Amino acid sequence: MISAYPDCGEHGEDNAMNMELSGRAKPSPDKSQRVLERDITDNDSVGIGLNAAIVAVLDNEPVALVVRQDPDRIGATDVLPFGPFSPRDHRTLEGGLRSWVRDQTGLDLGYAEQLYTFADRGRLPEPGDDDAPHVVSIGYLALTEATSHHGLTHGIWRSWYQYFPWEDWRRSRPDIIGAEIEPRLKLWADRPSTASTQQRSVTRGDRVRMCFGLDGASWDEEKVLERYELLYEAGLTDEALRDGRTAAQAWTDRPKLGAAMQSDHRRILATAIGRTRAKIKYRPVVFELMPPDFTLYELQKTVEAILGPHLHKQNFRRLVEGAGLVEPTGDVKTRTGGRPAKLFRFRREVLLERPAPGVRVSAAPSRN
Amino acid sequence: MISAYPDCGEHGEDNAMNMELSGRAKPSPDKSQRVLERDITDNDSVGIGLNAAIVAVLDNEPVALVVRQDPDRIGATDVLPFGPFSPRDHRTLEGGLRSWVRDQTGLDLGYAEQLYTFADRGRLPEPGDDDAPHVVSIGYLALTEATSHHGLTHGIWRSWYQYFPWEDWRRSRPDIIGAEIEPRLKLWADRPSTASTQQRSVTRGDRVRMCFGLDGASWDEEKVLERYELLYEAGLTDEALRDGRTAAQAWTDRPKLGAAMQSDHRRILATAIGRTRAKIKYRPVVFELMPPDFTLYELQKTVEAILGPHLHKQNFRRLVEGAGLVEPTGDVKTRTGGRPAKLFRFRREVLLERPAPGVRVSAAPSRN
DNA sequence: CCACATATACTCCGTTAGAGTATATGTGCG
DNA sequence: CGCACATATACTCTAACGGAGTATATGTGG
Repeated sequence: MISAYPDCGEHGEDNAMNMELSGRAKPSPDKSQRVLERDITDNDSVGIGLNAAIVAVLDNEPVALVVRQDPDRIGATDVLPFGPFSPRDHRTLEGGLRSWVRDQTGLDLGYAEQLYTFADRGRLPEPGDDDAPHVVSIGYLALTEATSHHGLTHGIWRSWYQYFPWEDWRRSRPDIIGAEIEPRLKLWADRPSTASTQQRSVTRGDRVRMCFGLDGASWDEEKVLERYELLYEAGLTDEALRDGRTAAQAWTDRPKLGAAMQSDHRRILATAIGRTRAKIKYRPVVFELMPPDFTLYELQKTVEAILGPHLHKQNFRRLVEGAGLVEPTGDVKTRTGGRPAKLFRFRREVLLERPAPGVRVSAAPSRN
Repeated sequence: MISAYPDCGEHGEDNAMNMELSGRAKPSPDKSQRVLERDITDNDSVGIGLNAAIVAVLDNEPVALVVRQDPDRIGATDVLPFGPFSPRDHRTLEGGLRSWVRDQTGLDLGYAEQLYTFADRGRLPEPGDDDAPHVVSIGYLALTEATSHHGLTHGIWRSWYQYFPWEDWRRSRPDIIGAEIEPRLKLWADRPSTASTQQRSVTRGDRVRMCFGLDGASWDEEKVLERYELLYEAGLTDEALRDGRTAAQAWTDRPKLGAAMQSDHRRILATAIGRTRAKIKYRPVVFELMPPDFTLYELQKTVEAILGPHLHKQNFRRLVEGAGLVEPTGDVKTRTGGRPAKLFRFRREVLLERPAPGVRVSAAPSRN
């Protein structure tokens, strides 16, 4: 009766949902009178962290803006721009985020949207741990053009795939899946799981198959978070070891699966990638990543940098133009190595017309 | 160059996004060294509220579970089940939510997902207000069957449309739009707006048109939050007056637009409605609202309760069956007033197959 | 037993997305 | 100078799907 929804996130806006699976706890005594006395007291105060996954496309490579912190310290890892939400200084959550990003990187954010609020990671409470996390992380996705036009002074653009090598399907299926991930996840799926997970109707094996497209299941490029979570849960990420997860300590030959990040930042970045991949398909957000004028081929390359597989060129052009998303500037771009390409710009007016569509995608069979 | 995205939320998972419009603040001095000293101190501690919008369908009416608080007090309003997140008591955010809901209503939640985290409402900081909000609200959407099977002891089911009468398009366009909302919003759109809003490329008039489908624009049933926000901003909701918004005090004949709720609960409910309407189309979540066995007609009526317009019966059946979402139980339901209907149940296995689809909708022209 | 109501099966057709083919118009090298 | 090459762009074909209508089956209630 109760849904144990698997982590399947086609449209991906809710990538981060359903992570705490909906198992019911035993009924507790009726304390409904507490409704009258529940107030938010100082005992329940927690710190709120604002975290920015800032995404761009640089030379056809999808990148995120990271700050390297204490490079000399051992175990130093990358961080996303972040800082605490301070009600005194910040009128809004997003305002606080923009302020932190400006301070730390010099960048003035353009498009930004909230992703998800995480609380169950970073000093993850193991059974018997009373010192539960007192920090809640609110993740944001920001999209920007990868130039220094917007004031960028600190921070470096790093490819998504340094953190998530198994997500890089641009050439073909990444070797790391078959060589490292698949065999270990299958081992993990066969391990006896703890009581809390045994109640689920969706087994570990099911989740592994769905997430990584094994045994005939198809690869869903939006399930970025689900895949990372699965690896974390199986103890296969550095963060899991850092957090003292027993599953991580159980491996004698734990492979290196991408670069780790501080705190739960890789989790937030995974959410951002999944959301970007999903949203680009149904909202005109690619244009946040583009310069004002661009050719349709450049637009296609940017979409492909985000989504991975190669698109069908002719159909891409027809769909983009047909949807009224762009209008020609009148100029052309020469020296493209062939016939000059017309330059286009984003038609901002579409946002005021019908519910604005995204960029329709259609995979190319061979390559054209 | 910078997008001032209007509040258009077709797929709706991000209904609550883009509310703080992406205007850039002036560049601030380079304080990037703060990156090393920023820690979440007690000074930045805030309270976190967990709020549950629990949705069901009762006699073909979409309803939410509310608790009436202090019914004798003047100005008493409904509240959603809620309580503070207490890191000591709650392992996870969702766990805390489930615990509060159980305490206050007796209900054991099934499906639940996080909606959005709000911080800029409820004692909304007007210019010069230093006592900024110290409470952040995390909204959750829960879907359940509207029976007492799950332990419900407190709280009452109230129709969505008591809070949002302008959303009720089941019969036809609600009169309240043309009679009350449209003329006042047009007045408000023509008022000189403050500096912060003048910079936007999307005007108030544009937003009004888009949100309420005026001047030929089409009605988008998913833009529930955007519409509520617009009414709040224009000072047309009771909450806006309660919060001391100047826009609310400017009206001499402010109409009553739906029942108000405490704090930002109506905002959270609006987010929940928009998300439900969006998600039902691309994920099989309707079944969370259904009993185990049901007829296809009952399923259709439930979908219609959520989405509003009448669907094309034959196509609905074909699409639902064709998507493999349901399987016949073998039984039939008699006494339907006509030919007995086959009973179906949800095929939970679809969640393990291809990215599980939702219920495809196709509006019926007349009615069949 | 007949009117009625609902359930269910089947057909038709226009739109669209996927895929392929053909043509236009530059660059750069021999 | 002109030809190979590369890219841009226009056009065609087709299978799938969704919107819409029609016909038939099988109950209930007067």
